[in-house]
Amino acid sequence: MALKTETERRSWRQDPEAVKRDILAVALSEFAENGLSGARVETIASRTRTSKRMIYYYFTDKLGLYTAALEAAYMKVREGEAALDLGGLPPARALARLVAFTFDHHRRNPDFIRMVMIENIHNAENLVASQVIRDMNVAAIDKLEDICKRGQEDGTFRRGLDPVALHWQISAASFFNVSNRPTFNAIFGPNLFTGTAQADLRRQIVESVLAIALTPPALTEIRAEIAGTAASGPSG
Amino acid sequence: MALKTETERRSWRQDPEAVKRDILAVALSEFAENGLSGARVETIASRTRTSKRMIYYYFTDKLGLYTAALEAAYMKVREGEAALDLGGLPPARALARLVAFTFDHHRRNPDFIRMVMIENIHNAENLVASQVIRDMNVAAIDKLEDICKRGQEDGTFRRGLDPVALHWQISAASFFNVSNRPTFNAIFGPNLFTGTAQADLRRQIVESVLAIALTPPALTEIRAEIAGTAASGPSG
DNA sequence: GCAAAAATGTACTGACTTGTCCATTTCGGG
DNA sequence: CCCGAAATGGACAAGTCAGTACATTTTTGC
Repeated sequence: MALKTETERRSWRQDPEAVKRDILAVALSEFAENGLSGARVETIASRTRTSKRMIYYYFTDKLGLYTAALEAAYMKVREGEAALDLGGLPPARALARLVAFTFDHHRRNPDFIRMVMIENIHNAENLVASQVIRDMNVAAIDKLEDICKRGQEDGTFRRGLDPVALHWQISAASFFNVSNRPTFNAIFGPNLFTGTAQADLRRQIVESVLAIALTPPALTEIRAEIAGTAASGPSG
Repeated sequence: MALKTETERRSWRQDPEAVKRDILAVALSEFAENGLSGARVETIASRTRTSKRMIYYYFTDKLGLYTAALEAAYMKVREGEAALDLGGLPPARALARLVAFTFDHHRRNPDFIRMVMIENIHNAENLVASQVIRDMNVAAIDKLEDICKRGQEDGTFRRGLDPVALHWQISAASFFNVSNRPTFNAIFGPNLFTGTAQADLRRQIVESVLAIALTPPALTEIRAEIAGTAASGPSG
């Protein structure tokens, strides 16, 4: 923190991409924490290595910055999903794995969840405007469609199953688990959010999804399978 | 809109309770629509029959008004729940009915859902401060606890069932269905939110909850029962 | 019916917030 | 190495918004 001459203080190295990234990362965290109207451009600027001037230079206005942050959040999360490979697994196994993964993935990305919550408060107006995000999301359901198709072909899945409705159910539990944790916690206490309780919830949602996707015999079979593979005993 | 004398314009009849109710109703709708920081005291005032002055007179400040609106939202919704009577039904039936009711009830109360979403964005800070709300919610789980107890006594429900975890699952689907409709709709289209698709989703969530609560034989039995009672045929 | 208290309306203020203006520095092409 | 364009900083302007001061009217207790 030594004193600098006027010239030194005002000299810098240009790096547009790094500046944009810096702004975006701070904006994402700030919008996720405080919402669109709650976030302050001034505060975002102060947390970056650059100035408010640059936010307007690169992102036009507050809404432009918000939209960019929203897209960034979606991209980051979809990247993480792409890492999941279910190719080799039989349908029922693949579905179980997908559900468990989604549950964990949502927990790992609270900022993304909060951005989606905020976007829902705003009736998804900014999301609708972003073709990028719509495309990404439709792609996200591909894995599930493939599983459903394979499951119906080999007879383990029920007929007339709607992949989107299934995705809705998986998302509901995984999303709610993060989004409504504060109120749920305030009302019922923290018991449901400890490590073991979260593992129990994950089992519960996996089972409930399998129950609606599988035919009764296939369900019975995979329940036995899973009990067999379980850690150390059949009781629990 | 005839002109009035100064005296006429400035004369009124006092009615504190009506004024409070009026303010609260407008505040609820405005906060639900725009969030805590998004809502404008000025706008709320203009939509009431009274003035901004009265808001501060009765509710101290913006946060006081918000908290009061939040409590009002909870009270209204809990009243509606109290109307549901499950006393006469066997456990599995009662649970199915409770799930279906919750699903519908949430759909009927979007303002409440939005207030809870907003409260979650704010980490439930204002909800924590309200003992009123905490009490109401704990009471809301009584019905479910009773069902679980009866179901375990007559052997149709599994052992080691956690009523809170069950409530979590029911809430997740019912809540998400309203809270995330805007983004879900933007990404996957409106198909899931038409009348018949919503009925299908309700069936799906009822079934998934029963699947985690009931023992396998009890589940098989009630599935047959429900198919039997269904509208006009076993196909569908 | 009168004085004190409760309830209400209007106009205003002070602080905060977004967005812009002007000046300066760095960078890339000829 | 020089000039135009891109990038950056700092200060400031214009508007917005929560909250208040002051005045007036209604109600209530005696």
